[in-house]
Amino acid sequence: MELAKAYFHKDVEGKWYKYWSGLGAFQPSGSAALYFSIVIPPPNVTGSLHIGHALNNTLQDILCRYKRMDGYKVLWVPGTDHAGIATQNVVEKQLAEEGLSRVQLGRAKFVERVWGWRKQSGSTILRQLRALGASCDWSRERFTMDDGLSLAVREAFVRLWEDRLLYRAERLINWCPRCKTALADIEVVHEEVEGHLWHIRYPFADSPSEGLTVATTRPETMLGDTAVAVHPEDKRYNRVIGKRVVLPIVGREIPVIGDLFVDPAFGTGALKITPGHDFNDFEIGEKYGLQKISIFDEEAKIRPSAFSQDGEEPSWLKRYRLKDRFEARKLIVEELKEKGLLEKVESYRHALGRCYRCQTVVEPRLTPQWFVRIKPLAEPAIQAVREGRIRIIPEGWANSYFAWMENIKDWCISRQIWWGHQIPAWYCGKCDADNVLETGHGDFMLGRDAHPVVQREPPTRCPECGSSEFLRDPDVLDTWFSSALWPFSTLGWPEKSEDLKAFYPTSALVTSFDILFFWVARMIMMGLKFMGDVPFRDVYIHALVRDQEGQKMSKSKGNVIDPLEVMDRYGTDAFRFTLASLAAMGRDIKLAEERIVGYQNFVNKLWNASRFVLMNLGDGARAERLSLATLRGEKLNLADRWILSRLHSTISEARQAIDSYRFNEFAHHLYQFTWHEFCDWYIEMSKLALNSGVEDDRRRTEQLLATVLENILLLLHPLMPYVTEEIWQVLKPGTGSVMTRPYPRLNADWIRPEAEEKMSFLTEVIRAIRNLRSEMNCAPSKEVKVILFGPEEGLALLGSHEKYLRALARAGTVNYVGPLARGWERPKGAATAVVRGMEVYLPMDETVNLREEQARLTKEVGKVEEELARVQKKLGNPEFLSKAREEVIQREKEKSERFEEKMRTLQRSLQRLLEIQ
RNA sequence: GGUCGCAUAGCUCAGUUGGUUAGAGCGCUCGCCUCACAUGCGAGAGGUCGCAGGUUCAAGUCCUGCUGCGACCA
Repeated sequence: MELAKAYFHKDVEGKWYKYWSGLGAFQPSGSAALYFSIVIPPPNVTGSLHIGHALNNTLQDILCRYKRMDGYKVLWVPGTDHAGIATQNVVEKQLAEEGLSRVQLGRAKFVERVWGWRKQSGSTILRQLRALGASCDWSRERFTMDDGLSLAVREAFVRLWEDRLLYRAERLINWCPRCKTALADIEVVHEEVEGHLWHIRYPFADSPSEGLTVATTRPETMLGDTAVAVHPEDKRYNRVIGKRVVLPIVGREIPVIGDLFVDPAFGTGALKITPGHDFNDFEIGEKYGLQKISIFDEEAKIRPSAFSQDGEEPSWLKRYRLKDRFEARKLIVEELKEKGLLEKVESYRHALGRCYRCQTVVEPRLTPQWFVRIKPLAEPAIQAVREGRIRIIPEGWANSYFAWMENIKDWCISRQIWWGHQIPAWYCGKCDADNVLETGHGDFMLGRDAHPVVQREPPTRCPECGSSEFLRDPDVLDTWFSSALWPFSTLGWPEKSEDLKAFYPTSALVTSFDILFFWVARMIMMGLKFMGDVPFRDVYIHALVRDQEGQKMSKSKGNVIDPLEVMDRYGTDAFRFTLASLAAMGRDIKLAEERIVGYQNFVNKLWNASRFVLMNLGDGARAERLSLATLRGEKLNLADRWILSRLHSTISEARQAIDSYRFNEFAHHLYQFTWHEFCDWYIEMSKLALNSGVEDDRRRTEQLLATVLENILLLLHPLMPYVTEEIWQVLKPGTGSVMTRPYPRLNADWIRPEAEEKMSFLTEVIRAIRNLRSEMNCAPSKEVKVILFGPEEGLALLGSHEKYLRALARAGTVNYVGPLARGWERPKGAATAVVRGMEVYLPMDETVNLREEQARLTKEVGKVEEELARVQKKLGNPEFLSKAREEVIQREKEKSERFEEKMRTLQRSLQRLLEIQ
């Protein structure tokens, strides 16, 4: 059977994925004692495959396929994340198109609707992973909201509660007014913006003609001010500490306090304190027992009840009630202007926090929330990395990990949304009746003093009053809470499952640095807490994929490369190979489409090399079981010994690379060997043996071609699963899938330095001749006469391989002149090169331009001169001679001799050229 | 503001512990449809390794400072 003239990926890929799947090759099998497991970083169920996923999963697949072939029992667990806020947003948007809101629908119906959505389109991304060739065990696919994982979440929550690592408290938290929920600190993205600094005058209560001027970036929050602070040693202000100022507009009297926190150099040196809406101010508020006023509602609109007294609203409020915070800002500034209290407005750059999901500016807001007491969990997690029980690769990221973990703050895990794991806490309908508060949007919340009952199953009877009426906490958990359990919840925890025993701790986690804190750190903490062991041994952190200008890819910039389109156009194998070869450690990946084209060519090259081999494979060779073992008894020629030596060096280098996560080197070694050693040299040389008419030579060469190709396919399979399988099935029919074959192992017996040395001399001479031909504009079809002058040993080697000089350098007659030849003179007017002491002459006829050769030689002489000078300078340095290692000195001496000799030869040739002109 | 990283050919990047003439891919130039492949073959040009010091017999590689860029944290 023969292959088509070019490789068409479209005819191939789907077929083999089905084939592997049908074989059950993605499931762990065999009785090997070695286990290798990876859990996928679960993509959002709402997501579709982007280039980052493609990279992430390609690398995982390379590892899994490699380990599987290498005899490990491999498990790669796939699945998705329920992505609370993101998913809720998607479904709410759909509802909005129908003119509905989730509140109209009600919680139960809404959640049902989300499940419906998930069933219908929730696994898009997993289908796309299949196209990428991902060899996940789909029979173990998990979802963070499925029954097993929900059970794990409840179990984890209850145990944390029982161990007093959970608490519920009213704190200032980051609130997204669009998502209407609390966010964890790291879910807020800080961004520098051009803003203003407003200088506002707060008159003294006792002498309104005087006052303090505060500077703020958020004038609207003044409605909630409960103090003004100055630095106690600030001479401008320390006399007024203890006095009271009147809050403009509101008319409330508030104290002036002195605190070291204030930076006298910033703004006016007087700081307005709004404990209800600023984290720093909150701290100061706590310290001085200041009132904390929550001036905004859950949509960040001015909340009238914050200012009402006995149900009555003050008259100033009319202008502001239910105004959005940015609208309120304008109005406040206007009113201050009217009152003559706005003294100055300056431009000012400052940081603004936005919701990482919807970009809305977050509002610090005082609300009761659930928190994980994180320090006790963080400490062992820091230790695990310090002690090397977990390796972070590249190591540099460990620093970030430590820095974050050592300054970690309690983790706010409650979210005021409906899609997610509802918190397993209940409140007595009677005892806590007063703590049930309306949110004003068809929902309710529990006040800060409510008494939660936390347990695995709903309670039946209140221990206080005996009531059987209970309300469940309406909040759901941060999605990352369930993701944190992923490495063991997916394997069956809290049950003591077989999978858990076999595959935990997992071998490696492959991810990008942007979720190092969100996810990796939390998995380590939870793994140690609940499993008593690390969740993974290695964390391999790969780069972010950017566009060719180094910009982050985003839809709005229009610079996204869609992996599916790329795979369609260039083939999955070319794409995967590209990603792997760009995945150098510790660097971002700038991806340009041209790169993929280059590797598509490589796929085609492999394809055509295979065609060549298959076309030449006689029935005999094909029937024979091809393996290195059968070659042992054969008389191998130089090229044979060389290619086997190179093959085994490549096996060794490739393995070292992949074993240390150097994917780019892995790809590079295999590319280099396949194209520039096997194709460029071995195949070309094999043609002579194949056509020699000597049956033994032909048969042996066929075997070698087939064997080396077989190894190339095996070596490349983790990178390029499809094309390797397609070729394998033709080359080795009836042997099953390439993905189930053992990965090539180094056999040091085949490494032959002698053959590599000779071969490199031979190819260098061939290249030298080609070079001279090309420089002299000698037509490729024209044979040239070659004269070789040099040591006998070199001449003998070249002489016995003259057929290669003829075929690969188009040499016609070749004359060999030994050092003892009498009466021989170097040719006048010949193109000259020197290869390791072997002088190569191409006598020139009238067609050759003497001047060109003269120019070329002059340049060459210049180069050698430079090098020679450098080496001689070194050798002339007594310190070098006394301090450098002996082998280094020896090397320099040899180099010096070589250059000198080369120099003499080239100069002599140059001289002769001049003579005949 | 704090911390970390990066700077090597026109472009994108390798360069593991200091030691042959610093490499690759793409692009470029020249010549070839040579019976596996023009998605190819052969040859070539192109680098004071960001700048300035220092350590060393020896620095792209180690140290310090500077400049520029980036990321993370605040």
